[in-house]
Amino acid sequence: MTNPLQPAGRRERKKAATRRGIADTALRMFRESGYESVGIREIATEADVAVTTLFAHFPSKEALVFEQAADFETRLVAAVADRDEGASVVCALHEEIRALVQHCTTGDATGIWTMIEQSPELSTYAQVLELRYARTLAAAIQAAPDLHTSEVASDTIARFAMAAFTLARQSADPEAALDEAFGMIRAAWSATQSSEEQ
Amino acid sequence: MTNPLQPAGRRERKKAATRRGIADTALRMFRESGYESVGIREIATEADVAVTTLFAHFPSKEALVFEQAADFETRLVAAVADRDEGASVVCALHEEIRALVQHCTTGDATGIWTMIEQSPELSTYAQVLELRYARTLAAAIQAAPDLHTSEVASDTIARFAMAAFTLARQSADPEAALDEAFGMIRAAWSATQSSEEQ
DNA sequence: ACGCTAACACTAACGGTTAGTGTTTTGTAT
DNA sequence: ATACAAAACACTAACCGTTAGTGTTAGCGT
Repeated sequence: MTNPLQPAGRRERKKAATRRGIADTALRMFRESGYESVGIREIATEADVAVTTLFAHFPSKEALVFEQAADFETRLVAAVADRDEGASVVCALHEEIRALVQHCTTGDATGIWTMIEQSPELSTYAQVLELRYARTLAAAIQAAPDLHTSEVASDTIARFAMAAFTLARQSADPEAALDEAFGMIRAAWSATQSSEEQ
Repeated sequence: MTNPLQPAGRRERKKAATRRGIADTALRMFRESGYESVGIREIATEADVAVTTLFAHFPSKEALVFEQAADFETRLVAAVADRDEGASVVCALHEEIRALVQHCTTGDATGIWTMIEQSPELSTYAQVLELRYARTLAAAIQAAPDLHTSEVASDTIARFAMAAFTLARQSADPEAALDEAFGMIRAAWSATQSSEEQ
């Protein structure tokens, strides 16, 4: 009955089940009635947990919506760190972000993103995540052993890449928008590489 | 007694006075005790207004801190729209943002920005403003009569410029950081201009 | 079997924000 | 001058997300 691939302990399984129950309930209620008109207390009641339990699993109401995007950060960092030898960082990012945008603009993730864009609170939270990921990405770029990039340059490229993701996601033609933005990123990156010293 | 340069009506003068009174009181209290430990009700009491009056003048607690940066948006747009004939948008932005960074990192504005960076709430709000300004700036760039820039390109450059401002402001050597970032921006901009059609 | 710890529940509150409902002030048209 | 409409302001009470404090239960290692 229980999935044997899950962590062994009954305790952790129950914890994960509670977590999933909360997230699923919340998302369902958000879809039914809209994000803003569903209160935390209602979600907790519906999911049959205490409000404090909900906040033990999720840091905020907004985080309930972004539960699914948990691997976003990991994938970005991996794209930079594990890219093929000799492959450009920009190319690796371009491909990875193309896949991420595609994932967001097709399938059942679409509904969630329209919900996010309709709520100021969620949009703000998305922005906060964007900056957080940009910081992580910048660190990953600077940590790449085959590159010697200044802090400003890596910060800038990372922010640029995240902005490209967001712009493409919001665009009518995501593929084209992303390619155009990455054309600019490539140029900006070249400028830092050619003016390298030492 | 009253400043004759202010708007004529007694009503508007009183309104402006109330507004300034609230903002000044709030900023003083924030400086004395820290942003987070001063409550809205305390500010209202100290400024001798009702809480609802406070929120009639400012949309949120955070907005009290950013009262002084009201002309930021205007200056950015003006830098693009009113630049010398034939001058590059990037150069105009570079100069204007250099001045803005200098204003933030010297003088009495310094204390406010350290306060902002110490408070997650204020940092988030600053981010929201950054994006708002980037949007306005993008519209200004696209509206420039002597340019024909795609929506993606202007959005990207605008975001890039705002990111440069933030990065420079946070940097140990703001001037150098800004110049480095704008080197990249210039390259990105050139890429869009050279691949122009029609 | 026993104790330790983590997960969860419950109540109550805090702090920003808003709705509802007047009251006073000010500009304007009579 | 006077009356009227609108804007500014006040007050109460609440809403909503979030947290602290305090127990209670259930699983894990010994």
